[in-house]
Formats: sequence, structure tokens, C-alpha cells
Amino acid sequence: MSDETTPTTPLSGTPSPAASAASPRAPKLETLLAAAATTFATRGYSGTSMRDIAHDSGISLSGIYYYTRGKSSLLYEIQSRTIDALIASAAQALSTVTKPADQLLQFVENHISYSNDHPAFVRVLSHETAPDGTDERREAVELKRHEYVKVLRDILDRVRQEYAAPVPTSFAADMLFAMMSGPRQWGVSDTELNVGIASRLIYDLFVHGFTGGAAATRP
Amino acid sequence: MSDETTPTTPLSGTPSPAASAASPRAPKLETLLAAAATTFATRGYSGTSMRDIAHDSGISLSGIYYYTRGKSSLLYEIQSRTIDALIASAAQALSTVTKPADQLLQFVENHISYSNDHPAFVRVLSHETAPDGTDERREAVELKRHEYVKVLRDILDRVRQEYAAPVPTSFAADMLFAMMSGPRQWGVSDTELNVGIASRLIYDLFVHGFTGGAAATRP
DNA sequence: GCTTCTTTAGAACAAGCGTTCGATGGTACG
DNA sequence: CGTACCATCGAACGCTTGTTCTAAAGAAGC
Repeated sequence: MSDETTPTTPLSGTPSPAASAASPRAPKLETLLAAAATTFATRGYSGTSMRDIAHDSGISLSGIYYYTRGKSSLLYEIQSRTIDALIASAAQALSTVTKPADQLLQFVENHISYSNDHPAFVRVLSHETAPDGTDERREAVELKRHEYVKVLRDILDRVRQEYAAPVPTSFAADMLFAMMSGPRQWGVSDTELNVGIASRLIYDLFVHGFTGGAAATRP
Repeated sequence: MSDETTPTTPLSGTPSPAASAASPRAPKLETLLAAAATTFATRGYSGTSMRDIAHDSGISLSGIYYYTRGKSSLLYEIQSRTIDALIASAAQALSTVTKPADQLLQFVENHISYSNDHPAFVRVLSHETAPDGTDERREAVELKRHEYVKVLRDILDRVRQEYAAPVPTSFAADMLFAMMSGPRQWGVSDTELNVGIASRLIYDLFVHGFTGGAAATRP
């Protein structure tokens, strides 16, 4: 059911999104995907031409089609591998802690850390969507995205129960994802923060609020 | 310095982003901008063709050029008018209250309400950017966007002082904007919420946190 | 050296792009 | 009726798009 030239394995646990089954042409495919991801991330999917990708990857225009089926397949492969890696990475990170609040912090740290390591891939996953594809491939990505969201929702459900949180879980999950995907917009404060510090800030802001638990006066 | 066919007035206080100086061709320009905004919002700027806009607006392809200079001018006009209207609307909303916390709620309510009334315009403002324009027009929009952000930052500064909030202002502002621009991503909970309720939820989540001020235990 | 398979890329393709031109019908006014 | 201006649009322009075709260089085995 894979659409690529090379059948892709689930890449169990591998952190890099551009790592798949061992194949003679796999390494260059990864170079290609990495170049495509950065270009998609900066110019947007529609704003990126295959010639742009050819230039950025160092592969000739027609050479690209030896490694991939076409433009939309590139996008799909990037998104698919990224969400797979994100899910696997989160699962591994969560296996080390049990307390709901700790799991939440762990989830945030994992997401921020992964976004910091592979910014283009995560940005393409969360901001781009293929216009042409009538495909079921888009639905496949959407399905896995929901799976990833559900991981967070389940954590939030447990946190919510523990602290009798008044905010609906799914709404809170969306807001937390918005925060974590936030940069590159609006004020764009020079967030060259350490991953750990940034994660902690987001976690604290999300859990305790801007006032930090003080001023808990609710009208 | 205006780039449109018709010189645009600052539209002082008018809530609709597509309302400018009185001109014989103003009304159709507004129709055009509204159509362009919705199309840009759904397909993205690069993914939208002038023929798409012609089809969606009911104006012929060449007819569009009677009302605007070209594609990038359409984007600029949409963004410029929207940020102008947003600033004016916020200023008016804030004039009714003085307490920092109240002003914050007022700002959030105003932004959410405006986004609810003109979703396409706000989305184009916050998510799209012209690739072609070497222009200073983009910088002009960016300048006004910063002006709008500064309004929020100043409010947050006062709130921060009052409650000794531990989170940096600019960082918090970015996070709040991310929350307010959040929908249409990730889990996408069916947020057909009432504007007032949604604003309140975001305000509470931002100020008091997910746990609502409970569990203010900070390691 | 010959054959076979993999990898590369230049050239060309039809389709779509943003934009311009020239012409046309419609009012308004003398 | 005639003239001037406003609004509109079909047709065409040159260029870029995603994709394919065809050929050739390199590696491997005999």
C-alpha cells in the first residue's frame, strides 16, 4: 500500500524521520526528503517547485523521479515518516514515568525536543496539506495524527481527574498543540531558548497559567 | 504610497476589513477582497490562482485587474485592512475598562470575536505571506502587526506586575496568540463554541492554567 | 570485451500561471 | 444623435509548472 518506490517499514523507534528500510537508494532518498522538507517548510508546498527541490537537494529535476513518484508523494512521505517518528518517540519517552503530570511534561519535552531536532519536518507535518491528492494517503496521515493527539488527550484526562481541572480535555489539547507549534508567527519573540527551558515554560504556562497559580480568583 | 487603484483611508473604527474610502468602485472591490480572502484562506496564497479568485468572486479574470494591481496587491490589501481593523477594534474595546486583567479579557474577546466575524481575513493575516513581493508593503504590514502585538504585551506587563507572574511577557504573548489562532490544526476539536465562552476558556486557561489554580505546586 | 542493471540528466511535453491588450456594451451629458 | 467615460471581458502573451522520454555514463558479473 506504500506509494513510494521503496516499501517503507514502520521505522520502529528511529528518531530521524528520514530513515526507512534498508535499500540501495535509501540514503539519497533521505537527502531528497530532507531537502524537500526544508523547502516546503520555508516556501510552502504550493510555493515550492520541483525545480526548487532539485536545486536544493543537488539532484537533477528528472533524477528526483527515480526516487519518488512525484511532488505529492514527497509531501506524504515526509508527513508520514514524521508522525510515525513522533508517535514512537513519545511512546518511548512516556514509558519512563507514570504520574500524569510527569507524563504531560514528558510529552511536551519530547515534542519540543523533536521539533527542535527536525524543525522542517514537524512544520511540514503541522502546517502543510496536499491540494491535489484525492488520495487516501492524506487520510492515513490524518489518522495517525489523531492517534498522536489521543496520546496527549489521555494524559490530560488523567491530569484533569487528579486536579479536577475545569477546562475540557480536547480543547485544552488543541491549545497546548497550538502553543507547541506556535513560533514563527505574530510577535515571534527570539525564542532561541534551550529545549528544556522552553518545554518547562510551556508546561508551566499551560498547567499553572500566566499568573502561576496566584490570583486564582474566578468570578 | 497606497498601492491600490483607490487610495485607502485608515478606515477609522470600521469593523469590516473590506471597507475603505468612498469610491464608485469600492463596493465591488470589497466583494473581490472577500472572495480572495476566503480562497487564500482555504487554498493558501500560492495555491490560489487568479482564475480561482475570478471564479469565486464572479468577476472575470481580466476584470479583476480593473480593481487591483495584481495578486500580491490583493494579499497586501487584505492583510493591511485586517490588521488596521483589528487595531482599531481592540483600541475601542479596551477603552471601556482599566483593570489589567479586565483589559486582557477584553483583548481576547475582541480578537476571538473579530476572528469569528471575519475568519478568512484573520487567517490570511496570520498564516499567509507573499513570496514574490520585494516590497516594502510586507514590512508595512509587519510593522502594524507588531503594533498590535505590543498592545497585548503592554497589557501583559501590567498583569505580570500585579500578580508577579513568572513567565516572560513576550513569550506569553506569543503563546496567547498561538492559542487564539489555534483552530484548524491538530485535533481540531469541533470548536463551534460561542464566542464569549471560547474567549473565557482561553482567558482562563491562559491566566489560571489547565488546573485552574489548583495544584500550584512548583518543583 | 560484452552484457546487464542501476543511476543520472538534458530536452521536451501539455497544462496552467499572472498579466496585458483591444474591443465591446452601457450610461450620462451636450 | 454624438461624444466621452466607465465597466467588463475574451483572447492572447510569455513564462513556469509537474511530469515523461530517451539516451548515456557507471558498476558488476561473466
